Amino acid sequence: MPELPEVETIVRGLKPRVEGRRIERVELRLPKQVRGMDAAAFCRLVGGQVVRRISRRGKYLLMFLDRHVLLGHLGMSGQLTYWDRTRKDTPGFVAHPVTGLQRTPGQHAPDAHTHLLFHLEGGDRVQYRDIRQFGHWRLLEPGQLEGFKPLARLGLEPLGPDWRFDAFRRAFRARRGMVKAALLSQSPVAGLGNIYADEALHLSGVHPRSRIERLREKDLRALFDAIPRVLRKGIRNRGTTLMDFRGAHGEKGRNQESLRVYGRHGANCLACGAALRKILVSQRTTVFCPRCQPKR
DNA sequence: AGATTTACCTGAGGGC
DNA sequence: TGCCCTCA
DNA sequence: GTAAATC
Repeated sequence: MPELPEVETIVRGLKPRVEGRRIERVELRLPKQVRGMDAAAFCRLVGGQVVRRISRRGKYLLMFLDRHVLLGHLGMSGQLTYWDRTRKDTPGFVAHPVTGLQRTPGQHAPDAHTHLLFHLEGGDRVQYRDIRQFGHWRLLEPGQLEGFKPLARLGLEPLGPDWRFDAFRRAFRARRGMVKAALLSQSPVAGLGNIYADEALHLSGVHPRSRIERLREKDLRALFDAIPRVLRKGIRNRGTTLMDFRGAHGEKGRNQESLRVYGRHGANCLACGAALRKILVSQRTTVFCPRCQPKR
């Protein structure tokens, strides 16, 4: 699941190879992965433009082209990788005892799940592969960026300059209901998904089902501190690869090796030793420590 | 307004 | 080997 | 992972 750290990992990996390069041709094999515009128009408009800058907002990836902004969202299983024509493809798949059958790390030729290809000048490519097809791409005029709803409704950027406690508290107090639901909604805070939400809640000692209106000031403070910490650790570890996530060069992340709670239900809490519990919150599997995270 | 449910897809893994 | 189920 | 429909 590409969340903020995974998208950031891809952005950093693509940056040195793609910024300043011209997209010669766009090959869209699964037209529905482009939204808000006719597939043919998308390909025609993107073709010929130079990628000036690549960045990220929440879980969205942004490519600033000469005349447009290309917006990508990787959904649950999207992979955006660089294919270098001078490198050999790594062949085949490998079985992993925990996460099952995985593609070998490294670059691969397009396959049945490769739905969008940006052919660069010189023969290299940026390839979008998405097994579950939940990701999507869209092309905006620079002026449309501000008014674009899904982007405009995103909350605070946890690693950005406006990450200050007063702003965080205001955004959070504007909502009620379960704290984890709020985190997943992207609206007080942008970029957290099921993994990093659970991680941040555990690090801050907040129960995922706590109602926001009942949280104490110190709980909010702890959450405010924990969110950037778990995200930065994810980035430092180049993302969390449970199944599908790959970096810009096909490499796996290693954050899955140091998760505090996600995927560890039944195992012992690393902080207190109690057995971690699994519950359902907002229709998402949620793991927490009943000792460290008292319900408010 | 928030919550709950459903839909959008493919594949891994377990049980039988 | 395959079918059905759950889960991501 | 998100959006739309429904309570």
